[in-house]
Amino acid sequence: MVEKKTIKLDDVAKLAGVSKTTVSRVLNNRGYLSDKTIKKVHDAMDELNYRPNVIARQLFKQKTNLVALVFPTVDNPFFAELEAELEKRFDQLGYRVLMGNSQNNPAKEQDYLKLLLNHQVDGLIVGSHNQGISEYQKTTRPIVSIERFVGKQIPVVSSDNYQGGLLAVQRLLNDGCKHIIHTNYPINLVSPNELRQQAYEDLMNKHHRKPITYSVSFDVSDEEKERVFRKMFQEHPEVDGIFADNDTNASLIIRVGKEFNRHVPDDLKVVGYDGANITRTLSPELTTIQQPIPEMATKAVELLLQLINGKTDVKSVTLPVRMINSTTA
Amino acid sequence: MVEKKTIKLDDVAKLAGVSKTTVSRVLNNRGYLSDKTIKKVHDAMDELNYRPNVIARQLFKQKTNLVALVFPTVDNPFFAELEAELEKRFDQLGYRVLMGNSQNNPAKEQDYLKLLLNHQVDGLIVGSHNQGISEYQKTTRPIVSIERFVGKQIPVVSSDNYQGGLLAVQRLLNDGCKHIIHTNYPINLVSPNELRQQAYEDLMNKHHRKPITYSVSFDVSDEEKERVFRKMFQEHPEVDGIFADNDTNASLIIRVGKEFNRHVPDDLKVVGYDGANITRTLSPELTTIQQPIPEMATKAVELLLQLINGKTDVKSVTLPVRMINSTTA
DNA sequence: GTGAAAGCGCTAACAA
DNA sequence: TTGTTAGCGCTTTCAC
Repeated sequence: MVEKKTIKLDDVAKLAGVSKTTVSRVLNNRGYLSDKTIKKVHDAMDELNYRPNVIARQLFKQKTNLVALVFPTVDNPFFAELEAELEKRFDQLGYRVLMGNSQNNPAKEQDYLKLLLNHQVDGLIVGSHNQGISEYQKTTRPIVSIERFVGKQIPVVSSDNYQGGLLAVQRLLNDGCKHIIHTNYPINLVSPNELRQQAYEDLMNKHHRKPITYSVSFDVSDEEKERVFRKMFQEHPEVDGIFADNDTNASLIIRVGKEFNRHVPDDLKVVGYDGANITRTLSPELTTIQQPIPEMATKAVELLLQLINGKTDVKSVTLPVRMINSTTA
Repeated sequence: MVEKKTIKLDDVAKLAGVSKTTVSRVLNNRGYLSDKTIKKVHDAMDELNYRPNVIARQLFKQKTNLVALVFPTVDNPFFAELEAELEKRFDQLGYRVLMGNSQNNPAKEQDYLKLLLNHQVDGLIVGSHNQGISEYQKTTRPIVSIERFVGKQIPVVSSDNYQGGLLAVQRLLNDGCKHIIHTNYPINLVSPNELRQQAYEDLMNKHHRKPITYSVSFDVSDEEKERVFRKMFQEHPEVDGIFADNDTNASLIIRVGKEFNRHVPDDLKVVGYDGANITRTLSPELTTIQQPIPEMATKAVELLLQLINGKTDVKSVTLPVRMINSTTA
């Protein structure tokens, strides 16, 4: 293979008959330059088809204009929409975005954290669900978390999970449901998920009903999830309302319900959670709680940029959710 | 704000009482080193909480171990699954992945191409749908395209679109459909989409039926798409079978069909295209043509790595599709 | 208006 | 087994 020599700034300088400094100035529109010089330099650049080496610039500036998004996977309507919205905003601000699919694997999450510490990215947005990663405590570099408690000093952008839980359960109660079950993922200390759970339990207790919860891990196969839901219908044939922790599970529950001859919404009502666009297109019948994904993205980007720019008192924020009324409840 | 001085290799060297070279060797496990030295260096690193600066290393090596994925958006089941699969594979090979959502905007696509030319990434996977970006012709750097013809010298990984078209249309014919319509996105020269169209037309002609196609742009709102589909039902009330160019459109068509009192599959049969996992979870009833997303990802990664490693005769590949039988056709 | 020179943090010949 | 030195390609003070 023919090794093409890389054209560097110095080559341009020589061809144009000026110094490296001048070429650099032309490149960055900085300082005083005569039109004649600018033209000469541009001509030389064109002739050589010069491409500045961004890495060299990054080394000097100690800044990469890169951020990483650490989420379990992008192959999920909520995360896909969130990451797309984040990318759109970062792009406008001149930042490139690294995809960090952690698969909920702590080791992978730690790898991405290292990127940050190794100065390969300027900041991190984390929305993964692993706990106990000690590096988060040690670093003072820019990190913003979404829907997840990571460490004292790391700001969190979340939607109002307690309110979301109330809306969902209240809807089922209003619909006349007597036996409402909640599905969630295994609760751990780092997730605001527990606020939905809390809202469910508070409202159930207030209405003197016994809260029943089934946990489904986030990252197992659909088949595995369906097994859990089958068990749920078997153990609780009286169930007439379900508050699912996400829309995918709501879909699966409706499907499994059919196996038990439950027709939605006549003899089973289901409220989902997330309300991503894709889900609403593919499952328009689903009644669900919509998280304000675009606003969450906007806020997370805003906070991360504050951190990158050296601001220290960056505050966590909670954004309101809303109910999407459709036909499953 | 307290400016923390960055710890560099030299600081470690001084503390450990050795040279930079030695520290670098310890860092990279290269060359001969006495255990004692290794320990000293590690101790110094720990004490200073040293983090190597990856950018400096990249500058020296002229390699970033970064690749960019240029697709219209990640917020779509097909692209989300494809990008997730690509990321998984690249990660295992030590490559990080940049998300390049082009929104089908040629300017954005060109920006990402520049990343490659500016040596910020080692390679590019493109699956966006813009044509006429001349840079593709000029560069000899590593690019692999997915489901898209980009330039003579750029290898393409695609699924068998002609076969997919045949399967879909044949299914509708077998189901007894007499008036089959195909929806696609506006055909341009760079898309293998036209092969599906071709299969549809060939099969229709063979059965002496008139092919009718409605085009829906990829990146307009669901509302806009539904408008087109309404028009379709109005202009062709006789339609009894639809071969949609993707599952989302299939979903929308089924929904719009309901407005016209068409019940699927009794008086309207619909076959979708893509068969991504999310879609199958959220719309399990959909009969569709499944693209082999994981295999496409595997192949694309394989080809890109060959290019990155200097191989020149990298060949395009076509992978088989299969039918997912469900209840909409 | 322009240039010389130092240096961003790391690696790898080449020496010792 | 370890150290010296010269870059990787760019930017920026400081001098003219």
